[in-house]
Amino acid sequence: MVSIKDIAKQAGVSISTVSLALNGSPKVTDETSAKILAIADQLNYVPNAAARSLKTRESKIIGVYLTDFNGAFYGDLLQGVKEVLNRKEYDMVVCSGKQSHRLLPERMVDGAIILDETFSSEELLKYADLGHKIVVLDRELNHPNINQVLLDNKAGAALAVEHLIEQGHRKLYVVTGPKGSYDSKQRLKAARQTAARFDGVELMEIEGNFNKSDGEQAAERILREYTSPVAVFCLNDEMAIGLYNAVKHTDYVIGRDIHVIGFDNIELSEYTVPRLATIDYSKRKWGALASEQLLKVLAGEPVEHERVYVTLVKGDSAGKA
Amino acid sequence: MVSIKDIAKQAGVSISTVSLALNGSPKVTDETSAKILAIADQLNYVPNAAARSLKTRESKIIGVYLTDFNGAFYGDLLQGVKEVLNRKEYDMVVCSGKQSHRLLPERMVDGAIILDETFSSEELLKYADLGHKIVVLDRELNHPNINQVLLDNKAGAALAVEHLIEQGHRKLYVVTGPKGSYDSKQRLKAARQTAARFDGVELMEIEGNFNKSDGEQAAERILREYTSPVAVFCLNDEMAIGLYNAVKHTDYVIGRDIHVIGFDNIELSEYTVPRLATIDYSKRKWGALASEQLLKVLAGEPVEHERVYVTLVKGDSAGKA
DNA sequence: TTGTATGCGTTATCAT
DNA sequence: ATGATAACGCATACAA
Repeated sequence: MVSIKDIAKQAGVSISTVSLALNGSPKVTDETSAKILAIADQLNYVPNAAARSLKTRESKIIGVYLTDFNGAFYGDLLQGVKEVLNRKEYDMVVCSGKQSHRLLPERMVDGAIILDETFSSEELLKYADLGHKIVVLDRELNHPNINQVLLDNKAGAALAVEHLIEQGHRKLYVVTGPKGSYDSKQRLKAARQTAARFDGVELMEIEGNFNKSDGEQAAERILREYTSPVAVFCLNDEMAIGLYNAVKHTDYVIGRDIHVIGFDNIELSEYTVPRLATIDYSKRKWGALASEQLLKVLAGEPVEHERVYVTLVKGDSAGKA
Repeated sequence: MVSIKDIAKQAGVSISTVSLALNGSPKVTDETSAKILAIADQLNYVPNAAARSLKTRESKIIGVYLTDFNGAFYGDLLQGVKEVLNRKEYDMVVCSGKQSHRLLPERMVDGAIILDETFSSEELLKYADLGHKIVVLDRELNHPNINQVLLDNKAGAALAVEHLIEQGHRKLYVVTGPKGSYDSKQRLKAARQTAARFDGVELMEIEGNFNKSDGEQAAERILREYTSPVAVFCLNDEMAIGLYNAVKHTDYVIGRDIHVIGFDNIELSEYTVPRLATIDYSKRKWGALASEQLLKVLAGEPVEHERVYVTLVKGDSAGKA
């Protein structure tokens, strides 16, 4: 490995001069600077990140923690994070799984963006206490070193339920997400509240886990109980698509007998027939916002929690009653 | 930040004893060791990765480089990588974009797995020359520090074309991938060779870029030129699905007028109607193999290039002529 | 079994 | 404008 020491020797100067030159300091002559840079280039010099981090106490790397790498869902969000970070000379790495948690306390990353229920709040608070900076996208957590950028789930769920009711539906099902999911809990709560605001609206709950198969199972129950057209609010699109698949094998028709609305507006939803009604939000902006917040926290700027707004996407899957 | 120095002070021993104890050396009494561990725990001690890396010259982290984070495609592959690495006390980070390349030469990662055409072979060779260990999944590159784990594209493309021909088709289209894609080039070449082996088989090429929209555009041309049933080999499933979508809006029917076979067997393909015929391979195994190879290279073990085998998945999308 | 001393590659402070 | 030197936190060879 070639270090500044090697460059110094070759250039006949001291390592301090080399360091200054490499960092573009004006305190060194253009002449010597040019010479040093040339030699560095010729020797294929690359600074050692560990040494630099040890000294500067920062890595210029941000870690994004995900539950897994499945789902085209994350693509845009990560793109949003990366764009913002890269513009500020930071790099992004994505990781998953308990073992990677160490990157944060060991200071391999300067901060973390969390979208991973399996990363316990307890552990996050511990790291925050130790001074590490974190942005959470999937829970509420109040700590000076933690900022939260959350989806406006309540507004989204309200929009969804109101839309179904406006379409004339009175008999509603809601297919829930994982018990531990913040998004699911929020959406469910808002759905209940919204439904309760209307007279004669009946809301039945079916447990799900945000997977396609849960939508399929929900369909089974719904069809079993079928007496007249019903509306279903799947708390995410994935389950709505599972429901589509199950109904496809029957004589019932989505948008006529079974009316459906989802949440997330994932890419796949655009290709559904009939078009799945759903709740949309910019995943890219979500990621961008999260990283902006994290950079502010790292810079010591005071920041308020942020919220990502959502909109209703109408679709023939949720027709008139 | 609490360092071994703090622990040493508190425990009334020297830093070397602390270091030994923390690393579970048998050279230190169980008694003092226990005391030290207790204090370390109490002080919330976490080793500093930078300092450790600087000393040991390794980070125990492997970087996986992807073009982007879209496509559920990568999920299984990354899972395969992660499982193998975690078992060996390594961590995986996933990155994308030119800016992250630095992690390799700067020794922030001990090695890299490349699935990113935009990472130039020239640059990879440069790093390999500097002693960095690399496994490539998307090109042929011969260098002592580079190992390749490639898909058996040729076999896959041959299987696909042979299947269409066996079904009685003589008029074939092939929708290609990006010009720079190794997978695309290999598949196209094998498709041509296979078609050429049969008399009376006509193979027409349509340029694509592995995106859904390319499949849609290909469909337009195919339908424009339509005179009798044709078969189409889309060099990836994504484009095949685009083709499905375009045909859906017409009177033509997939599996009757337009026969289609894809490549990759992505998750979405399982949900297509009719079932898309395609070429399957274990993405998980691919990732596992890649990381195993990388670990071997890192350990200095001699390794041969590896190959991931593929199989044909029949589907009603490619019916009898 | 434990302590002392050195160095990893870099940045930064202080002289010169 | 440049150089000598210390320090970051850790591992380790060697001494005691």
